[in-house]
Amino acid sequence: MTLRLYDSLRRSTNDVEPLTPGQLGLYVCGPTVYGPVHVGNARPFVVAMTLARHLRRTGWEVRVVSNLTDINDKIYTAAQAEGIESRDLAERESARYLDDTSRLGLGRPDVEPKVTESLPEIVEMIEGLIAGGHAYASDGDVYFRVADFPSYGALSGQKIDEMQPEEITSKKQAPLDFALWKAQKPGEDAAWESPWGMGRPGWHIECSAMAMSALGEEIDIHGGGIDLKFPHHENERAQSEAMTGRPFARTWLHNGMLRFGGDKMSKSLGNIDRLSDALDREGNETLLSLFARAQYRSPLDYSPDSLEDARKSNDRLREALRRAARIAGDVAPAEGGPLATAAAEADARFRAALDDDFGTPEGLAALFDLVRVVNAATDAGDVSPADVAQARAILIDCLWVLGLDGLGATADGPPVEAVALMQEREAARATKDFARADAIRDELKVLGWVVQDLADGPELQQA
RNA sequence: GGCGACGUGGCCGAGUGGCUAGGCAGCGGCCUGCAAAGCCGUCCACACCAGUUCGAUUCUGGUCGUCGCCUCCA
Repeated sequence: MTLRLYDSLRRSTNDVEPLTPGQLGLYVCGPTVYGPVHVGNARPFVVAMTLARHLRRTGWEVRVVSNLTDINDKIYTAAQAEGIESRDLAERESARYLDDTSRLGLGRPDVEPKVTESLPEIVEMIEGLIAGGHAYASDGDVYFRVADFPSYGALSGQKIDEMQPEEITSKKQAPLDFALWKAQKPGEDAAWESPWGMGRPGWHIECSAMAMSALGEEIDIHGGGIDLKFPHHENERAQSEAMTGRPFARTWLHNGMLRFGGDKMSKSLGNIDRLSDALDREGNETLLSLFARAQYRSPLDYSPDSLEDARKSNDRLREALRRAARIAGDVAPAEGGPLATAAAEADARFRAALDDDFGTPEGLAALFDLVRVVNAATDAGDVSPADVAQARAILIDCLWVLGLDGLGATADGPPVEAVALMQEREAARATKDFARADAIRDELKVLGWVVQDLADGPELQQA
């Protein structure tokens, strides 16, 4: 099966043709670490990490690179507001970002460069652009000459003559030229040496330099939020391709925005839910389920209702896996049975869906269809444990791609006192002492357990 | 104003020129001392108006509306 992805530059879905057969490099723009990230900031991270899981599972060798922008105007501002060094604030927020995203349970990108650790590459690239005549130094700043890059605007669809300048400054030769290097300003407590004096890199050059440093001059896939398409990715593309004379990214991958209360979740609007708060409150599996339920390019409604839907649909998966585990017991999985066959077909549908522009909703639909088949078979009773075990194993394997394999985790067994109460309840039910049986249900609830009367006897579940 | 995306059933959210998305919620049934879980059945769709077509929710044009970008932004 061929991997197909929508490319924002070509505005169409295309077969992905890797630079090196069997290998894919994926660069995704990370956050500016000036404060806690919100749930919307997590979407590109989740898309990149789950896409990488799918690709690895289907035989690709993948290298994921995601940067941390730890030099930025906002960091100076935030640090001043707190009365601390900007470097300290950036380090603190970088650590917090790593902690928050790690809690999603998807692992880490292979490389996570920081701007503060990438100054040599950045300066080198700026020097190269100046040497090639694509950029010019001006009173401590360095600017990229936009007029020098004819296809500027192709990615974002902007027309040069209708665009407003990014920043008005007399140091520029043309209004649209953007900064590659900015001279240190009064009050900025962090600056680096350069051929143009003390200063810091501009916002866009850092990503080009770090991406090229980690993945080479041409990269397979460049991802990020669609709000970065202009000017950030437009400028990245311009400076990178001006530098190398080659295409920068073979596929530009843009994820849609999270909507919260009808608008894009953003710090400036104030309609945010911090990722750490959401993880505390909802748990990682609910958030990952919510992300997987929508196609990555679509805007995604983030609301109490959609979170509840995500949580309850996870409950359905968890319950099915629990029922399957109960029947499978310790029996080793075996192929060839009817459920194993159905699971293999669901897996094929799952892989095909994800190969087609990472269609996680269709992939999930395949898994839910499998759940219904497995539930129906176990209800009917004529299933072999090995067959159920195989279907369960495949289901968990697919869920792993989305970070939802934890739904199949077998919880610790109930404590002896709960088991004793359950047995006492069985005795009471046998003598039709239902008042006592119901009372025991309440006692179990206090202990944190719920009893379910299944066809082959009662079972305790954590409440 | 310019550029782009989108308007799907109670809600979320896929997809397709004619063939079941899926989840959540609702209703009926089975099972059940109760409850839970599960299974079966079922109701509710493709913003509006034209056009192309044997046939459009799916293509084209228009209208209305929503969102994103054009400024820091995942």
